[in-house]
Amino acid sequence: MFHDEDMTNPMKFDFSPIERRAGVAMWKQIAEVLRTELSRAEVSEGEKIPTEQELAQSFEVNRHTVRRAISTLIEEGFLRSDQGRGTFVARAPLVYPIGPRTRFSENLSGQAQEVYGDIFRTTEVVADAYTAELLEVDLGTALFKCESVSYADGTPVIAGTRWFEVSCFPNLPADLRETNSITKIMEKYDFGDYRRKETRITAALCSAHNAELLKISEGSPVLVMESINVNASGAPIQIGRAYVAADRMHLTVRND
Amino acid sequence: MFHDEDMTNPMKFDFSPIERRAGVAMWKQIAEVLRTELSRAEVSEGEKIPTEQELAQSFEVNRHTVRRAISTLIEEGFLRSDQGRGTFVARAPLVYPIGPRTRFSENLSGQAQEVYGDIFRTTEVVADAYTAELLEVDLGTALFKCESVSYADGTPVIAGTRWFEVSCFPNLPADLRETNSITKIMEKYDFGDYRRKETRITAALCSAHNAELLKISEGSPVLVMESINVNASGAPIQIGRAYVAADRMHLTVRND
DNA sequence: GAATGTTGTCTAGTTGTATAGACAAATATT
DNA sequence: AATATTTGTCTATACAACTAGACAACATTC
Repeated sequence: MFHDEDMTNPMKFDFSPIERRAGVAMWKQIAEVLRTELSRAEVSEGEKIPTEQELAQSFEVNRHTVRRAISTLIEEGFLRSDQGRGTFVARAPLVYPIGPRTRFSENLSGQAQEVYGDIFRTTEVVADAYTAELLEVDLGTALFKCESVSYADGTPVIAGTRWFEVSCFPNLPADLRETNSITKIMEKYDFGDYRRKETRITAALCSAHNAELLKISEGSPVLVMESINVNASGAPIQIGRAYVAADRMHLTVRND
Repeated sequence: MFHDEDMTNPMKFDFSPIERRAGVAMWKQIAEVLRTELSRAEVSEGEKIPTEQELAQSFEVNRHTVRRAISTLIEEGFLRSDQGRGTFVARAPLVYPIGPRTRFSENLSGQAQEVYGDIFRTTEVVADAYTAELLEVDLGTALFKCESVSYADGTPVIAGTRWFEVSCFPNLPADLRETNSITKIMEKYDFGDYRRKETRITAALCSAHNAELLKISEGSPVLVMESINVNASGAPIQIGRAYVAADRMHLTVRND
């Protein structure tokens, strides 16, 4: 079917150089450069990108290599191509504010029509060195580990894991089946005034496991957010680690 | 020479699976997994990691492939190996707080002995679509573009670019030669009360250019920080984009 | 309608990555 | 002192990535 595409003024890309024998396939580096360009604020949905032949010349590679790069961006929802017409931008990234507010849907208000999280697995584990330190509990303490994927308009953007002390939330699995809402559960256990104490951010290459959850290529860049939520008196009650598909969603820190 | 290393209790790694034909060389994926494990809070300098043969069995690859991975981590300063003895952790990552404070050295106080930035190039450019939008100036407005690398204890951690309006800082190049201090220059031009309005964060794979500046492998994950600094009345006076070597330095947002 | 531009698909050759084995050299353990 | 463990280096082979060319199919331009 037809799209309202800008056929007259294809965008110009500012290409970072790519490097052979760097341990990253040429097609993947090219995909990354294109992804970065596509994530810039002034790129609009529907815009036409340079042709496969033009990109091949720009990157000094074979057209087949460019096609391989483009096909991964199509799979990830960034691009759309039509035989005989060209290749077009399919989407722009979301912007997620980092701060004390903890609700995913609230933080993305105005940017996506439908936002929800799917807590697909809750298991009981014991605190290891990592979780014990952040929750300030003893090694071996019983914890609930909740794994989830968060979606914006049907597209996965965050693969996350949260840990809760069993003693603070004894009926968490049943509560989750009932409400699927962390906020409601916090209120039920009188933690309604909980808040985010700190978020630590780094970057990594996406693992195969998270790639499957986020529907992106393994090895794509992801943001890693580790967060600590505390009760009114400042004691940790829940920690989390989230992997963010970096091209679908950026983070922002506003200082007002 | 001899090191005070823990020979008795080599660490256990929690390996994420690696994937063949993912567009990322096996050795690079292994390097990434090791890098991630090495960045965890409870890993200490001097700790011994599993042997090459053990790692080869764990990752189900050839020992040569593991050696290739380890050699990149040695080049980057994360590991040290001694023939006949083993391979040891060389360093832990820094933690950089994101907030209104703008001084690099102040933000890392207590974590590194010597912290400094080297502004190695200042050029005059004109505002493009990107810089015009963030600085709220017209396209074509004259700007100074300053490129720098920031070091902690001699190791590069940030490759950055800042843009300033020429009309606000007419003698910036001479001022930088004199002081090499953004803070002093802000004070000279009566912007001493400037502050950070917003920082936007995403992740990307490191380009060849930044890899050279940061002394890391091209394709390694980097954090990308875009920041806007404003004057007392809220008008943008300087913007910046920084690439952070994600394994050498993490970001944190504290909400107190 | 013809010519040109662009994406999609097929087959095939060259180069780089991963594997494999062997053995030297240094250190740790017995 | 002998043995075991571990890193470091050499040569060689199989498989994956990149390149190359050709041509079909669809759309745009003239």
